[in-house]
Amino acid sequence: MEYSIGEVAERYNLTISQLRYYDKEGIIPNIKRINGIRKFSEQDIETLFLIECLKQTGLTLKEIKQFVEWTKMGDSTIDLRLNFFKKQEEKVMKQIKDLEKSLKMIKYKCWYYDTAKTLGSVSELEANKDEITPENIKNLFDEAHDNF
Amino acid sequence: MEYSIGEVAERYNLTISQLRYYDKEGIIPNIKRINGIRKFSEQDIETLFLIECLKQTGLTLKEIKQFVEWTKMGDSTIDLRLNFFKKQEEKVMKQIKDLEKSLKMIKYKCWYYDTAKTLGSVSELEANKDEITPENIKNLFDEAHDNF
DNA sequence: TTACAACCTAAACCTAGCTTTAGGTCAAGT
DNA sequence: ACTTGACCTAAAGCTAGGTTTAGGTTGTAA
Repeated sequence: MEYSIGEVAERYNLTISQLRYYDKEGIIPNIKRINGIRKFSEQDIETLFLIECLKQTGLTLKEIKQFVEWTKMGDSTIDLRLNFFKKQEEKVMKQIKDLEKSLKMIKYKCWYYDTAKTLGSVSELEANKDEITPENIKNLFDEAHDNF
Repeated sequence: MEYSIGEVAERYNLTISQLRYYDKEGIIPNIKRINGIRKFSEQDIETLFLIECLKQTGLTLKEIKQFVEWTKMGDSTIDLRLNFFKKQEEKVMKQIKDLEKSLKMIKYKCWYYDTAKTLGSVSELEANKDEITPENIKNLFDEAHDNF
């Protein structure tokens, strides 16, 4: 199957100009055209999916393009590509850990403002925070601050 | 204790200009000054820590500033602040799930290029990918594509 | 008391990743 | 035949989150 730029944008929650931009930047290789009009193949869509994954993990379009270039260059770059993903694997695992830490801080703050709400004021809570705060909530706070 | 901008930057891996920028944008409230020179308190550093958490979860400085403004406004904004963190909690849980999906894709690619390396070429792998690919690796690929 | 590092401001500059604008092509339905 | 909607390009414009630059002040150690 072939898809128009509008269909792809709609289906995958991208804008048309974003897709054109990616194409212009050389990130989606060799999109077929008929009379100048782009026809996206299943393969192009799989590439787009990978781009979205990599973007989500914080890679820039430039870095993603580098990978795409390596793919075009053939088997001599297999090692570079393997390395690219190995490094990215590390980075993403760290990102998840960091997000989990931030999540603890956020959960602590949820408890904090929930309690302040019940008590009617922040100062009321601050006044005897130490006695009021349950152990598990204290732990959230402390674990969020690890290595800071 | 009080800290100079240089000490804070060094200790928390920020640049001096970043800190001045945050200050200018009103994100770190009421930093004390002596002869025009900033003196960061423990409280300021706790605020910085929270800013870093929130930035990491994708909030813009503008949104973070909004929260800081609410804090300055006192108890009438407790509800807004509680809501802010509740929403952010949801978002971060989604982010972690998404990253875990991307991680599956990356792990799949690690396997892919590792195998291509062993076989000596990508086409060799592609030729009989279905027989070669172990079940657990297929699952990585499929789970990464969920809802796409 | 002078030199030097660390601080200060304002304003210009920068990059990524788009979006918007202006002007044009093309295919389908009426 | 003509209008409409989906496509096209090139180029200018925009925003966030800083950095850099230029010129000036402060504090401390020799």
